[in-house]
Amino acid sequence: MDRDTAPENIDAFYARLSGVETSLPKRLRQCAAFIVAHPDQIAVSTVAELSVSAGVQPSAFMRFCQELGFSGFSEMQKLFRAEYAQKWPDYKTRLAKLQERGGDSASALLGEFVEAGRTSLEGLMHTVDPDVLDQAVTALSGAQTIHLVGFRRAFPVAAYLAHALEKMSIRSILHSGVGKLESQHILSKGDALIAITFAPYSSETVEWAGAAHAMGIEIVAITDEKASPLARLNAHVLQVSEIDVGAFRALSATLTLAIALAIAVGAKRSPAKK
Amino acid sequence: MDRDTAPENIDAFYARLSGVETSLPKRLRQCAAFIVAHPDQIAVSTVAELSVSAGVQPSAFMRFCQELGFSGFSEMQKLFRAEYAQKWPDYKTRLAKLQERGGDSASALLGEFVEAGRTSLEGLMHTVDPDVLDQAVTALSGAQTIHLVGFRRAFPVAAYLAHALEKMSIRSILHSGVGKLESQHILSKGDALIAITFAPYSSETVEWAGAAHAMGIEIVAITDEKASPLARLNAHVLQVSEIDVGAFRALSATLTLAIALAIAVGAKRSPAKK
DNA sequence: CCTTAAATGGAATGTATATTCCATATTGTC
DNA sequence: GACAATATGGAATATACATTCCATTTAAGG
Repeated sequence: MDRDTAPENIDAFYARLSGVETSLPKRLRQCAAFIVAHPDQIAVSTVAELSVSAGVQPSAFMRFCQELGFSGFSEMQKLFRAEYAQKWPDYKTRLAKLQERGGDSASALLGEFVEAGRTSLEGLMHTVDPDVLDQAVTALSGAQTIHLVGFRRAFPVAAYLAHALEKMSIRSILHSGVGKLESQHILSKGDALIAITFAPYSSETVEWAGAAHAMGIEIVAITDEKASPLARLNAHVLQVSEIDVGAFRALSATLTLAIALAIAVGAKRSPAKK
Repeated sequence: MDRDTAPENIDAFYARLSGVETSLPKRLRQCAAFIVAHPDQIAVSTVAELSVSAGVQPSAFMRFCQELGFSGFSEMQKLFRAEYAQKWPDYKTRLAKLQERGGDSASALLGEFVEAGRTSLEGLMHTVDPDVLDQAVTALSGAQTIHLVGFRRAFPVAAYLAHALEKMSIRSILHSGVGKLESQHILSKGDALIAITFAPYSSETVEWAGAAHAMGIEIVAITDEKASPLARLNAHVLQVSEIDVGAFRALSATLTLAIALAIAVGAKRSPAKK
């Protein structure tokens, strides 16, 4: 279309990009993909750097820029540099402004949750005992099958663990409670259980843990208090405390703990890979 | 002091700066003042540009850089570029190092994820457009029923939204894909759809969005790229970029956005409560 | 007020980086 | 399978930029 007039701002750029993307040759599409995936790099990198990262030749990158209507890379970079300078009056000041403006604007709320999340994450390093974490990883990496149990607010965490473990080809079962079809009889010796639960503790989760304990199955608990009912079952207790915003709690810290746990297990199982 | 060894990171830079600032001649102090006031400009500007803005000659700026221990401006700029780029480029290499070092890798890994999460959260304030967020909240709070669609890695987010909305008695349906029993016929006019999807985009999610768009249903997209396929469907696009650690990405930022969105909708529906 | 040292501005130089060019490879078409 | 058109890689060139140099000005000390 208008291959001779350059986009004037980032949005126009993306608009044009998605317009031509399909009709682009292989290498140029690689460039497009790279930019979409790493838009932050453009402002602070050279053509040479970007082209290695994207796996193409510098000249290909140049052709890409020109295909999009720019005179060359430099002109395109200008766009990203402007964008960059704009968004940097950094988030601290933005947060401050938001909170002044107070109000229940959605982004003020978002700001609060961001702050809460950041603080919770920091706290994670304190509440999780490194030794217990190591033990948990060891216990899990020796397991035949890892059972995942978590309901209500804890369910997303269990679901995420299921996804992560599956990606690493680690045998795991997400007990979703759908149709009440599954039961604790599925547990067998040599398995392990990850139970995620927060106060007030759902009875189902506690039951699962009880059943597992009875069979001598290793239990890893992700929970919000040291004194959770799972502590009595010789579980490896990983404690997370999320800061709440109003009546609600986010899950950032819990999910972060979960992914770290999953990957540590994956790494331990196949140190060679990855 | 050590005028011949360059600061290795931004913090060291500022430390040295405040150390020598008072003993600096007039022009060089101007440079210092400018940098403190506009740190965001350094990464994306040339010496010439900066020196005009600071009201000094390029050569003065050079002397300033050297006074601080750098070989020149370029070396100093590297620091500022790294500061920005550092966050997003590869955690892969850092992870690799961690695995070599072995040791207490589980908690070191956790540390990595905590850092990645905190940075991603900070990024959230940049990538989410406040106006779009407001529009999204408005669109959702007017809806009869909110449909939640997200698969694979996005599923936990959808599940979490379902939980949060349910808690606030907002009618919503989590389309889990269980048994392939649900279909897009359940959509009806006046509903809204929250679609969560990350590259590579699952075709199912895109189908749902397509169906919704065809019916004139409002779509809110939580996604990781501006140029996602949902952008073409008039969706309110909320962009999140999570930093990846190895082959995996955490979900801290995405979940934080989700909860903020949910609660903002809840607040808008019943301003009294909250 | 003179002398000396430090600081400054602006032009000259060198270098990193963008950009172009062309030979070669790849793809599509008859 | 041969031909044309398009795409690609890599080296050659141009340009923008950082850096240095030096003559001139300003400040400091006696």
